[in-house]
Amino acid sequence: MIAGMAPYDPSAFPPFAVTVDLVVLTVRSHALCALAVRRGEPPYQGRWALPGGFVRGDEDLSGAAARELEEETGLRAGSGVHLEQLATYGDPKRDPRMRVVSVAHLVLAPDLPAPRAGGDARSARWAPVEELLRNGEEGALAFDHARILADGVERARSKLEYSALATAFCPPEFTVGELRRVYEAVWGVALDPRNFHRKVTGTVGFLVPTGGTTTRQGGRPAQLFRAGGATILNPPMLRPEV
Amino acid sequence: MIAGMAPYDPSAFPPFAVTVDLVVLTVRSHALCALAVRRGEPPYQGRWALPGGFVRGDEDLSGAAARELEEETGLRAGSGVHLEQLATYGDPKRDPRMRVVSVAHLVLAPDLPAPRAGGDARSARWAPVEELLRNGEEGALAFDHARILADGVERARSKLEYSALATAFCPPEFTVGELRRVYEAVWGVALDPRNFHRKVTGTVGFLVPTGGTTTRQGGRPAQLFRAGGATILNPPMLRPEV
DNA sequence: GATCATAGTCGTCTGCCTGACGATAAACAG
DNA sequence: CTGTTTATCGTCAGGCAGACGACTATGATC
Repeated sequence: MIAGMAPYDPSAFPPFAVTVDLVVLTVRSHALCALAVRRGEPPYQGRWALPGGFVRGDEDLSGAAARELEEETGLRAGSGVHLEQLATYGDPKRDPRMRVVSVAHLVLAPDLPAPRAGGDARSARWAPVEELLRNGEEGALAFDHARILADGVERARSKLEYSALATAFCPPEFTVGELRRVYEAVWGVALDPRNFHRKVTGTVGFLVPTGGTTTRQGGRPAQLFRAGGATILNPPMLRPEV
Repeated sequence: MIAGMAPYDPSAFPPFAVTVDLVVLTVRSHALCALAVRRGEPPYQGRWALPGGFVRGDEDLSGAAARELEEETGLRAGSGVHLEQLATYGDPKRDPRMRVVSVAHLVLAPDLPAPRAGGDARSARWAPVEELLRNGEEGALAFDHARILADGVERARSKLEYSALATAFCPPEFTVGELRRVYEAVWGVALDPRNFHRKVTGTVGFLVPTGGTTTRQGGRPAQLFRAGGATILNPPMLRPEV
């Protein structure tokens, strides 16, 4: 607050609560999965929801998202984990208790050990997004979180096309085959291994060979790569028609 | 509010003001322009800013954006005018008076007569985005609006590549040349008229011929088109390298 | 009216990228 | 040793984009 400057008249605007919700995506055993937490209190008590929480008075939005992410998963945004703002949801009736505006964020993370439950006694799990979005009624996500999750998944799908973000789903070192399985899981399609290999190794800045090789899936050992500096792919990866 | 359900404890979270800000873009005389309004009160009194205002207690975010748009310009979202959510800005210090979270929206509109000033005595104008973003110091936009405008412009630029939104910058009926000048103004490049014509007329669903012809620029009369039903372009328009 | 300038529209050609798919390489399981 | 699995290299045809020539139809100028 700047001295000598009149603050807003508090009666001139309605008060809002502002939260962040997280769509945390990863690829586990060939399926795109999202992090869900079980709600411990009403409304929607006992139902699954996206992790999230209130934005504090002194933190910015991405800071709040990073804090929630670490509280819920132990993940730290930045090193290999991608965090970006997704969209903001502010329907007056989205929370039955009061007016809440939620700034949803999208997190892409490598497959990691079990999630850890948050500070309160809620449990958390990775669930295939297909399952979370399919459920009607009982199994459905709380609030408008199904919509938020769907938007996040769609964002992730399109971002794989023209950005190098698929590497955020991979460990620091990975093979071309592992990267291909990321694309296949997120897009839900099968890709030709030979064309995929030609494409990703031919795109400058996408992959950097580390020199090592490994055999993680049986078969011939594969070269190991790290993510290159490129963030946008030109030309883009092409998602096969449905 | 649902009867019998306890409301949030108001002391459990900090109160926020939520606003919408608008990045209204149009193409005027070969330049990408944005709508700017002059601030009538502190802070930043007398400086140019993006139009916007508080979200009311009973309206959703896109409703608030549509209302502000109509108040400031008389434009109604929907018929030819495109409105979409852009991003949300919530740095704790972005407004010196109090904690304000702003949900920015992007509007693409055809070139229209002079903007009309809002309800209060502020004046409004269309200004080339290059000018609004170039200015340091005195001519710069208020708050973090230069950042918001830059994000909106970047969104518009990339959306022209893979969506049919360029038609939102055109009147209901337009020629291929006018559409090309939209791309040239937004991207800041020159495009080959022959290849452009082949590309846009060959993309199914992008353009629908109306049968009429017109001469608006001198030279041979051009066919008139309306926007087709397509919303995404596949394959996309390619922005030439810089 | 002839000529020029301006815009629009249609073709051609060449290079590059993609999708389909054959072939080889290097591991493991039996 | 043989079959299976995965990785990697090559080949080939079709399609699209960029470069650019050619022709058409208007208004402007002399």
